[in-house]
Amino acid sequence: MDARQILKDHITKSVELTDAQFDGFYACFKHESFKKGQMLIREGDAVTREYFVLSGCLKTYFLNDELRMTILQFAMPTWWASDYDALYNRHPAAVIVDCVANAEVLSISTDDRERICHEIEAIGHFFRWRTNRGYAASQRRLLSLMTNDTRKRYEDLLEQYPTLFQLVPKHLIASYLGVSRETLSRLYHSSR
Amino acid sequence: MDARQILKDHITKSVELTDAQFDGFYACFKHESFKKGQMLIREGDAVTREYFVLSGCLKTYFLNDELRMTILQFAMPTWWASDYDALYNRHPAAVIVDCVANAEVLSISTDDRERICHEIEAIGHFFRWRTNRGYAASQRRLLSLMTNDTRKRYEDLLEQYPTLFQLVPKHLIASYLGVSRETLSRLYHSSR
DNA sequence: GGTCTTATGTGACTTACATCACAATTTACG
DNA sequence: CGTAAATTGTGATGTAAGTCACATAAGACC
Repeated sequence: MDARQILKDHITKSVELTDAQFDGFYACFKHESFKKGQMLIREGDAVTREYFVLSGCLKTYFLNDELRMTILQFAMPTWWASDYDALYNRHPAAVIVDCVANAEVLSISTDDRERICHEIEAIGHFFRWRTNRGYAASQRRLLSLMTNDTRKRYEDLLEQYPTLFQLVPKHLIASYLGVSRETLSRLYHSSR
Repeated sequence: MDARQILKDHITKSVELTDAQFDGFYACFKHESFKKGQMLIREGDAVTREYFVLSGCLKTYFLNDELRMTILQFAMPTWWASDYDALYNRHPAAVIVDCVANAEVLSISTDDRERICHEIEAIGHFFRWRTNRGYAASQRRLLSLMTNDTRKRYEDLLEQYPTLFQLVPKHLIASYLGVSRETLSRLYHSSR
């Protein structure tokens, strides 16, 4: 399945567009390929684009003063990624986005996004819908982090994204869950 | 300052509207008053509205199986509140929204919001802008929760929202920070 | 296919915070 | 203004998870 079709399937889940409207939308995107380990966003970068994943997997992470990694999110196919704080508030990137595996992405700039939203209201609706869902997901994750113990959060992640455990090394999953790799190892083996 | 002017000041921070456009937008809202302790959203409710705070303070919280409270957010004047997961994903409320102090709010339904966004593109832009910022704030909070220790998170909150510490009992702030009220008390007294 | 790098597992020890119980202080209400 | 309720403070104790160090296994690369 090609890039255009993947995006079309994704967007038509929530809005109806004519072919001409979709063509106009698709024309805003740049198609890019990255190798495992390559960075799409470096700390300190001006962030003007967000990325829709076609294949592979990205991770968005923060490095603290001791260079300890904390993963904010993964992005599998049909997920979006950027440093959203930097993107929306127009300041330099504080997090890093790179490839856990070779990836192909479509990227769009904020200016193009706002222009096309202005021209085609259904695209505006799509982006409100998508950001609303992202916000709700983020709130659920916050809640889970504050109310569930380590084992529960691990089990919930395993149940909700089993493929993540195949795509991604466990020490990265530990970092996403906010636990040490030793703790994740212990949870993993006591649940089998 | 009256309700209409507060909302107008709020929205014109990010978009320009004609008076007629703003009138159309303002007409979508219902003006409501609540007493301290009153609930705007109960667990299990169908959620169809979100609330813009004019005065007072709200809290959004979750009760676990042991009826332990975890506060997801506060809402002071010019902040918005709802159960966003339930609102956007159309399922019953899993969290509760009530008043920490007597409050006046403007509320708008999702249907009215989407209709007015469709009619006036600038309103669509406003809501994308607002949800984008909310999403970025939520990501920052997630990051802080996972990378900073308890003292740092407490000190950051005190610096960023000093008035919250005047408006809200400390045991509620502890619940928002995800620590026990004893731990917050200890941090509070060792930082003076 | 061998070697180097990365990932994972495990045991021992440390620690930040929760919990519990009780006391003191502050706030709210009649 | 007095009393009851709510909030906050404090000491002692327990525990889940982190850290450290080392070993083993798996994966990547030449």
